[in-house]
Amino acid sequence: MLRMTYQREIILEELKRVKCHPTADQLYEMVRTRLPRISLATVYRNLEVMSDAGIIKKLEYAGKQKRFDGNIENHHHIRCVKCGKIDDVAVKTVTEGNQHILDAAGYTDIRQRLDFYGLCPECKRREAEHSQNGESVSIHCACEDVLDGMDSKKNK
Amino acid sequence: MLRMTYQREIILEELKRVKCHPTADQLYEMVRTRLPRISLATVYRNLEVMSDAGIIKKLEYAGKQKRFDGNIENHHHIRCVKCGKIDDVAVKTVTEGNQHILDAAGYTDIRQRLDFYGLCPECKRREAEHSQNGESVSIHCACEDVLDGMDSKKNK
DNA sequence: ATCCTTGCAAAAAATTTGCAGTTAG
DNA sequence: CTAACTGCAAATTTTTTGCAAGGAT
Repeated sequence: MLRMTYQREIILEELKRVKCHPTADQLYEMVRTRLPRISLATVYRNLEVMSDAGIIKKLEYAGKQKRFDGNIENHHHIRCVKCGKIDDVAVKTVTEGNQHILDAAGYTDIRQRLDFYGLCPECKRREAEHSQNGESVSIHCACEDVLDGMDSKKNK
Repeated sequence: MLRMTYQREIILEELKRVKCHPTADQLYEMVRTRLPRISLATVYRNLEVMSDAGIIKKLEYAGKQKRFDGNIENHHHIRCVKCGKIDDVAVKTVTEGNQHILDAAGYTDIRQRLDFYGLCPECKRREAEHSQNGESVSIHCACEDVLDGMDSKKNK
């Protein structure tokens, strides 16, 4: 069960305080001004458990560093391909006609990507089979015939 | 200018050969069966230059590891939240009405995210200012008043 | 010839983990 | 009490880089 520790509280406060989407280490620096003895690992751990719990959102598309969002309402983002900045976007439904909203935000050279998330048939089946625990599933790819056994790292 | 080396050719061939979206190290293993002496660094470098050149696509939303796509036609993806598998999706325009396409693919518990990419006003301005070279821009965030000077790593 | 590219090894960057001590419920 | 949590340090994982040698145009 999730405890509300002082560290967790401050991390959450700091994340919700800003309108941007900080990385774990930016958040660490922000939190550190209030909790000088906190460790980066604690920030990572808390961001993880809080996003698992649905209290915050993990933005996993940043490439190298994940970014985190204290705003869990359904909303979209625009990211600068050059500097990596992520802004919120007031688009509700997606059509080509929403272009002007992005233009208004001053962004140019706009491309978009729609991604879906879900549980694939294989994982659903496996979940049903051993429904007891939350054991993690190894990457199971449609091309596993090609990739099978050639993963350089063991499945944990 | 982009040279077509043997390594580059094989990497491209292997990436285009599979319908899935391998990580750099999966691709490394695939390529290694044909070029046993190739190095992982070469794979990384080639994936980078080729996606910069628009020959392939980088899927940056995977969280830890980037995935690469040999199919550069405009298309969307669905990713299993559990195993990380990424499949292609035959959705052209986005509406809530497309749900049945995803249902048909066997995915459940479907969520979606739309992300935009573009050049933010600040980067555009800076590009105009020193338009000579492709110098990289440091992260410039709307909340820079908050984050300023507290980035634990120097801007390269 | 030039300069892009390679393999190797080492470094850097990002994240996770083991552990012993601490704390919220 | 005790299971969840913390700080610290070390380990992993993922990606990048320096460099001398090689190769494409």
